[in-house]
Amino acid sequence: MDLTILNDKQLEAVNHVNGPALVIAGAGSGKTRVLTHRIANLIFKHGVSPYRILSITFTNKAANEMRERVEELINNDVRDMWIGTFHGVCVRILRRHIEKLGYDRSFVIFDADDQKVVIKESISDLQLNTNDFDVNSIRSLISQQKNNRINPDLFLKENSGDYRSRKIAEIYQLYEKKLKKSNGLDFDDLIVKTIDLFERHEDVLNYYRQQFSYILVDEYQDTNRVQYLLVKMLGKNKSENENVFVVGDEDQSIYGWRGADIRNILGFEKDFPDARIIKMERNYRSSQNILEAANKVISHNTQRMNKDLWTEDKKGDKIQLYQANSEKAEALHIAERIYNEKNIHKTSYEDIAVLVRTRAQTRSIEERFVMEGIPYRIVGGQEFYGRKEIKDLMAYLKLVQNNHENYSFMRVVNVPKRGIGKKTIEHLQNISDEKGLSLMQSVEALQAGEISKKAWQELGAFRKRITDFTHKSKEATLYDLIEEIFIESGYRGFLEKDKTIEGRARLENVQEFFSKVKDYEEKNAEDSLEDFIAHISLLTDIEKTEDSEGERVTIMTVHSAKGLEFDVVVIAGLEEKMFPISRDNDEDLEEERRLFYVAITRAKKRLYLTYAQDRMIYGSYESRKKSRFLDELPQKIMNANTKHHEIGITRKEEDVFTGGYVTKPPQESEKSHKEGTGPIFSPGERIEHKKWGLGTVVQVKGDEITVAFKEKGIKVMMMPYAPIEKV
DNA sequence: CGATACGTCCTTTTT
DNA sequence: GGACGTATCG
Repeated sequence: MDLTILNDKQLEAVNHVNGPALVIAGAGSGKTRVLTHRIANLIFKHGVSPYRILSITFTNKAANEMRERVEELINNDVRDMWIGTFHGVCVRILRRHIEKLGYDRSFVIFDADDQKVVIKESISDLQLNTNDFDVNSIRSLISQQKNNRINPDLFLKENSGDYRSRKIAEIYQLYEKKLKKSNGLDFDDLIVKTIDLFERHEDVLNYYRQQFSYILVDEYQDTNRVQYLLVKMLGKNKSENENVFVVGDEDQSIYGWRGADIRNILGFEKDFPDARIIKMERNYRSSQNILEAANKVISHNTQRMNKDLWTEDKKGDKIQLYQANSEKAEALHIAERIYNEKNIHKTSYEDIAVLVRTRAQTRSIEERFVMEGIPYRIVGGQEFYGRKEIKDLMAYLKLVQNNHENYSFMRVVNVPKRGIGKKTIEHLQNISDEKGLSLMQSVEALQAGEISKKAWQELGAFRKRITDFTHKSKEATLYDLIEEIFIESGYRGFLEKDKTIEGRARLENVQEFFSKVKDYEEKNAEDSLEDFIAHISLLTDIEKTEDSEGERVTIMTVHSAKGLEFDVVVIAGLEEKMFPISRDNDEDLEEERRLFYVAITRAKKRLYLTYAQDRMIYGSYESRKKSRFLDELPQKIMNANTKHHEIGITRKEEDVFTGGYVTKPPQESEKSHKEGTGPIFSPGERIEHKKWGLGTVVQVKGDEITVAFKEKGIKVMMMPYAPIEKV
């Protein structure tokens, strides 16, 4: 292990062994390196067994990378090390002990969509109206309560004053009951139940307290109250050392709305008075100009420790600011920038990111990229696992794993259509309510004649199939099981029948899913069906986005970009009410500013900022003001312009087809080629013009060829006469 | 029972 | 502008 590559601060952190420590790791200061080296150091130099190390990361991906890097450093496997997200680690603990809390160890995880279904059902069970009780806000309210360890009873006690709160308490109560009945835990429960477990069963707590001699927590600024409690339970007041080593950056705390409490990091010294504090301020990522911008912006915040990033890197390019007329013009400008990056700076697409504040902004950018043929990927969004066909298959899996899981039952009992309709389901639910049975058990209890003959037959067959799958799941491999479900459930036939483009895409998605399953199986041979399901549930957006092969520009929210870095970053939509999105109070504004800070510090070499004067909001145009954050940037390192087309494309309207290059070949161009005598050109091809230099074919129509030249803009020529050649 | 036709509401950010 | 849910018909 080579420690000479570390700077003084990093070395101090790596060599820290016993006692609590807080590492303030500024953006790009080599935090991951410190974490991996410290773990390697503990194992290698201090003989700590990997099994005694608990390392908590923000994503599973980060966990995997960390494990791999440690293994490289010490040239040994660290399979026994506990490493994962808070949620992942808690699942692992709960799988072992949750029976002590009256759950079955095969519990299922309810994601946000699942939660909504349950909440909706609860609202209607209570004869309430979803107009008065918004599902989304109730979901986040429940989440908030859980993160503060407020159960329904306590919530009621604290809010019994008004009618509305009492009703919400009832919904919360019913929601909990339903979850428990389905043997389900939501995301927050994973942490909360682990704490409950530790509280009620001291022996279990002591077991883990003893096991985890060394605890590391990454992204500590984004821990919420219960996560904080968990860390304290495991790491505080130990007979041996309180070896809690947390790494974070208060300036990058961006999850306050999710319950993350910046005070956890700001107050670490209070919790651990003899903690060692190490500040890492040297940045290895960005140019001086970018850092200066970041420092200046964040200095407007009050909720922070004093910290200034510095670098030995060169000044670098100025920051480019662009004011567009509309979100469409903004998107066009971004496309042009990317065109330039690609062609002038030779930047690879994968080194470019477009960051936005809200998901809705991705649409116009995506549209323009499609038009210009710029390859991209959107993180999150309608991601892979959110697609209907994948969710359906997952629901089948969940139902196979646990036949009594009612929500999965409801989801797939009539998918593909089997003539089991609303009436039948209602009837089943009545039986279920009366006799306290699961829906699957209610099918068994059903008497012939109670429902239509067809539904009766189909339900019987459905039940048999699911139980057969369950038997099969005990011996077959995951892949074989899922394949059998796909075929035998009739889902494959159903998809194959659909000859539309969407139908085909669905089938392809399922194929993709199968290859992911295979992949998972190879990597996690010992894992069970429930491990697989939990694994999928706990993936983050970044992880869920297909790592599509090939070079692509990444479009994503700033939140998703946390922890990543790119040569070139575009931040779009820098307008009031967008970024910052709200300014209800100073605290919110500071979090918005931190978010902007995170966005800026993703960039290594070049940073482009854009905003629009008018933006389409809910279908009509609204006039916008530029973001106050722009005024907080040091003007001397900025390069602002409003009308600017470096690649020399001339055009009047922003919506006119322009600019980029690789476009989809129009059908008719094929024909014209055959008739021509000269060389055949097709859109996307690079050509050279005798006089105008390099360009890219945009469109071919009859004898007319449209070419975008680097210097001269768009030109239309007659193919047989133009002095052009393929490059 | 399922397919189509309109009205509603929406946008923070996600483990 | 469009996703999603309810109303209405075949």
